[in-house]
Amino acid sequence: MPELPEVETVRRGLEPFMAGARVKKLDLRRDGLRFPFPPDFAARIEGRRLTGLGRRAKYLRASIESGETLIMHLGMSGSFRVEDGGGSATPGAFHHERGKLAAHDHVVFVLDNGKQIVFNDPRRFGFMDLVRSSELDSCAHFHKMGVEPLGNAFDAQILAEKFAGRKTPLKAALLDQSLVAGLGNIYVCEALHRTGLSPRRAARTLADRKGRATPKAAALASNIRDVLNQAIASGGSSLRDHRLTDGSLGYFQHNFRVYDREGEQCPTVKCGGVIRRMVQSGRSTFYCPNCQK
DNA sequence: AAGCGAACCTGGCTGC
DNA sequence: TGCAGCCAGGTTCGCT
Repeated sequence: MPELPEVETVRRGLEPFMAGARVKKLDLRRDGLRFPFPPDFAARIEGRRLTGLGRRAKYLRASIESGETLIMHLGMSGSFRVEDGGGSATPGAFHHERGKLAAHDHVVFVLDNGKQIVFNDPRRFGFMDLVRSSELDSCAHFHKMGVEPLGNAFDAQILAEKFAGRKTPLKAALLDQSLVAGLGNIYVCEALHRTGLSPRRAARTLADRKGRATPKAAALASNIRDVLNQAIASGGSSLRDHRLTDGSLGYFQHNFRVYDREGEQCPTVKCGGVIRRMVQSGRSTFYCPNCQK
C-alpha cells in the first residue's frame, strides 16, 4: 500500500492520540508479522509513555520514554485505525472483551487516554521493531537509507550525485531506497510523467560531464516534491488498502496522470499520446511514450 | 558492484 | 458458482 504520502497521512492521524500517551497494554495477536516481534516486545513498551511520532521514508518511528524507539512499517497492506478503547479505567476492560477486532488485526495498543490503536495487515509484509533511540539512524533499517525527498537536503544536485554513473533505468533508480527514500511505484511513475522523462532512460543522464545537475534533474526534483506534497494534502492514494486512521479514504488516486491508466489519453496538453504499461524489474510502469523521452 | 528475478502472504478481480 | 491465473502501494535475499 503505502508510499511516503500514505505513511505521512497515517502519522498525522496517529500523532494526536499516540504522542504523550502511555501504553497500558500492547496486545500481540500473533508471534510476528513479516519478522518475529523483538524479544520481550510487549514488556518493553507496556507501562511506558510515547513521547513522539515521527517518520523517515516509509517508516513510522515512535519514541518511548525508556530511550527506545518503536519502528513500524506498513508493508503493502498495513493500516492503523483509532478506536475508543475500554472507555473506563476499569482493569481488564480491554478491546477483546468488546468484540471489535476484525480479521488480520494483529497488534493493539491500549492507551491511557481511552483510545486504542489497531494495526491491521492482511498480507503481513509489515513489521515492528525496537531499537535504542541513540542508535536509530545507524541501525539496520536506516543506515543505508537515502535522502528524504521532502527534507532540506533534497535538491537537483544531490539527485545528480546519487545518479551519476548509473546505467540503471530512472524508474529503478528512483525506487532504490538507498538513493532516494520514500518513493514507490505510483509516485515514481507520476513524477517521471510530469517531468517528461522516460522511465527507461539511464539514471546517469541527469548529470552532465562534470557531475552537475541537468535542467531535467532540477525539474524532476521539483516534481517529486510537488507530487508528494499534493498527495499528502489529499490524504494519500487509496487503491485498495490505504485508509486514514479515522477509516476514511485518501483521494489522490483521482489525480493520477498515468498510474493504472493504461489505454487512456495522455493528460499532457497537446500531447495526444496514449498511456502504456510495461514491466520493469518486475513492477508495472505506466508512461506516455509520446511525451516522456 | 550492480542489476535482475524470486520470495514473502492474502485477497480481489478476470476469464473460462 | 467454481476455480485457475494474474495482479497489487514494499523489502530482502540470492544468483548472475
